[in-house]
Amino acid sequence: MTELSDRYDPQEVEPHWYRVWEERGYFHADPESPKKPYCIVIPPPNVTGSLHMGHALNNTLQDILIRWKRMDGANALWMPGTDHAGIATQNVMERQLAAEGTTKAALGRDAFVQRVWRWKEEAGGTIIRQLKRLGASCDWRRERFTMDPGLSRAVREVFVRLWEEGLIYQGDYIVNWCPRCQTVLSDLEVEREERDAEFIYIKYGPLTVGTVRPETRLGDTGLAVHPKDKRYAKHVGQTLEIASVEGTIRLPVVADTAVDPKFGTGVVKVTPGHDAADFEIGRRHKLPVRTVIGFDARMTSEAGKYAGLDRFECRKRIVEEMKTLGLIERIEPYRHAVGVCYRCRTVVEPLISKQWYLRIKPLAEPAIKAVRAGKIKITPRGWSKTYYHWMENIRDWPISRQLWWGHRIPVWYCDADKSAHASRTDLDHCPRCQGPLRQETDVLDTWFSSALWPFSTLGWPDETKELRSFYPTSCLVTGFDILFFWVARMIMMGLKFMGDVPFRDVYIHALVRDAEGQKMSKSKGNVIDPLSVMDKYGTDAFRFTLAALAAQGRDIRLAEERIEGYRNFANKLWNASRFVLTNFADYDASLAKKAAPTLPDRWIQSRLARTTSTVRRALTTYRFNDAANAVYQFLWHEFCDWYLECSKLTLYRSSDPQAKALTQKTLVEVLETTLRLLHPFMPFITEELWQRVPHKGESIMLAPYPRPKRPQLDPEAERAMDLLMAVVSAIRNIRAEMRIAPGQVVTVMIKPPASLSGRLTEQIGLIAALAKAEVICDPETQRPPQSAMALVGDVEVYLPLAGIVDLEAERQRLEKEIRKLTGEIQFVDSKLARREFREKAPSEVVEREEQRARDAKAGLAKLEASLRQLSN
RNA sequence: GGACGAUUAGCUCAGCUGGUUAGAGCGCUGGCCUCACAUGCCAGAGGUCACUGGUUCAAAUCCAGUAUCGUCCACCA
Repeated sequence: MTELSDRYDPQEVEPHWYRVWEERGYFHADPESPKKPYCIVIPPPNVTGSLHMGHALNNTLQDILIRWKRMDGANALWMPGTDHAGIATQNVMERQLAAEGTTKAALGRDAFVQRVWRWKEEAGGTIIRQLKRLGASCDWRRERFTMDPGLSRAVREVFVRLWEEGLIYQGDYIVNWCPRCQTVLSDLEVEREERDAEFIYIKYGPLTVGTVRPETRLGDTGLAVHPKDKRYAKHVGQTLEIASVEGTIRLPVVADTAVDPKFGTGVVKVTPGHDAADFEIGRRHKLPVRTVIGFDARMTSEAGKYAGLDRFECRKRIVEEMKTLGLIERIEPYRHAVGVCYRCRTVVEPLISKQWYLRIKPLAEPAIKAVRAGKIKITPRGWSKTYYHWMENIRDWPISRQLWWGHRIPVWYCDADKSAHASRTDLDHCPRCQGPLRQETDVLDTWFSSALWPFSTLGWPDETKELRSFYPTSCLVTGFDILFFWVARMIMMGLKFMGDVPFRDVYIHALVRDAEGQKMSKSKGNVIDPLSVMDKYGTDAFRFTLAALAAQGRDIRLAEERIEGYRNFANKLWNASRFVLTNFADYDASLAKKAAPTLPDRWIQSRLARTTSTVRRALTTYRFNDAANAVYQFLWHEFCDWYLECSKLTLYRSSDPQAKALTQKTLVEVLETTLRLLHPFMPFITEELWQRVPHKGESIMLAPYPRPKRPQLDPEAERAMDLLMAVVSAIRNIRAEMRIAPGQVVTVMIKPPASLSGRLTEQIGLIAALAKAEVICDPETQRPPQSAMALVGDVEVYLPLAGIVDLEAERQRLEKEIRKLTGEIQFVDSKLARREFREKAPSEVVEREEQRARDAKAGLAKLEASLRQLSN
């Protein structure tokens, strides 16, 4: 066996093991295995993306689950793949082209798409490599891509079936248009951003209307007021002659309940062509539509003399002209939310355009029922409410996008007989009149193919072994930001095409923020790169940090100190193993069998069993933080702090070879079990150490996940050990307080109540060793003169100080210290009392001073207690 | 405008179905290079559980209200 260094170096261990696991095929799941299936489908990252904190958290949690289930005997499949991410990818590609001084228009559609494919081949491996670096045990042999042939076939199949059922239709409606991306966006793809604007009150003949978009004045085809608004009742039904920038115009006044009489002047200008609400009002009152802003965000010919101007340029111009014409009553500053494109943050323009829609209500109803009936369990529960709310108010899904990168809509138009045909296979002539056809140029929304992911990746529409075995999948792990985009749509599509839910559980995790609670973003420059974290602290420490912070329902603030702490934990594990291994060389199993377990042996086995059941319970309920903390606490503060220290007594000082052998056996057993318990969280270090510890099997990945063994639960041993530890701590406390040198052996007298006497007397040797003391235990003992005392429950502990501590000198020292600290407190207090100090000093100085005062006060209390101890 | 969540130690947070003395990590103080680990060991200090009322034998925990912060949803021009 090669020597272990006294520090754990992740760089030496990690790359090696991942290769071994993958080469030996441990990640591969066989659909014909008799084991119980457990399946997770990965939320497919953008094929050209790279790993960020969100991915790291998401995939760490999935890997913990999948490794746990795999060890626990399940046929575990983690289905990986990537998403073509329509707009996102196309945008990046367009930027690349711009850098080369060309455009996608210059390239043409086919060349552009080919170019994206080429780039996908080059850049597509990055995120996969990074996931491997993270330790993700995906079944890479099954890796899929939303635009690969199989998945594209599934997309067509779904589209055509929906078409055949009449659920897909085409319509002219007002849509969210991104003038930068040149495509329609769904409501979900529009984000709100607070912007400062001007609220402009414009005179409309006898009326006044407030607006933030004066340029849409040109598209006005009416005015509206609330039907019950008495102020304007006389105008309803009239057509007003209004002087405006392009001369006199005529606008009818209608009454509509959508108008809020309390807002602004209570009069609304109706611009059906450029506002979703106005579009509805216009429909109700049969007002004509005037489109004055085009798809390029420039004013159209309908805008008269403003034609060709950018919409914001036009806004400025029109306000200027209105001012000179005296049409503006007043202008107020106004802060409001504008809709922006979620990809490029350009202000979205509501426009009328022809798009494809999916009738969603018939799909949504079963999806609501499935969650209500408990067929899908959403964790944390609070999210199901959000889910219901959205699903119950869902609107038809606009599924077409004016992009080139994506699944081209499988609809063909015949210009000869004006028919349209959806088809699973490409068509070249009209099935009705044999005339020539042209295919729809739009592609499908990216989320259309993602919605099929849980079954398309398993081979649908073919009836595959994979589908039979793994559908419905077990758990979906994702962030809440794509609950509507993705999760809800998978549920709808799964129920529709598989007749069953796509997954039994949905676990929704938090968002990773920076240490200040800010969302990480490139523009803020507060992004922590997961890869550099892994380089610096190791993958295991990083994964453990994420798990330990992943409390339900709360965002994660990732601070570097936290990762450092768990790096130390990995090091602790490494060194504990080093200790166990170096003391195991002369182990003799036959001797161990003859020995009776000591109190520490029984105690640590009992604690291990308890920890095991805590971890299992926590994992079952997706309480990753509880699971992580339980092992952390056990390994560091029970196994290392106490059992290892106890074991040294037997290992180094016992003359009983049987006792020594048993201790060796317990050390190895507990360590080996803990490694297995930890493996899903820290896969690399646990494999490395496990291989060096006596074990059964070829890899810890395939070893069984620990189960709590009932006979090992030993409440009696836990109680006895708790008492022992409390007594030892009490003695150490006195030693520290009385400044007794660490090496100095002292005498300690313990006076237990009769009921505990036997229990303590048995462990005198251990207490003595752990507290560096000679111990006398006697229920009849009396407190000696000049001794310090501590109370542990009913147990009294005395430590005679004569001959160990110079009482008089100590008393003087204490009194001097007390005087000094009192002065310090007064100094800080007076300083803080002065307001200018608080106001002028930097906050960290104030904090430090306050800390000093607190420390001084605490120190004072302690010293006074010590002084009292001396004067008994 | 709706809905949800948060408020616990100096900081970041656990605390599940109410039940001994409210926990952790970091930070802080004091002492230790004790033959696994100074990425460590031992000891210690530090909390009116946001506020107000209620339910209960018992409330950080349940209920109502208030305040502050945050998130999501929504066509207030």
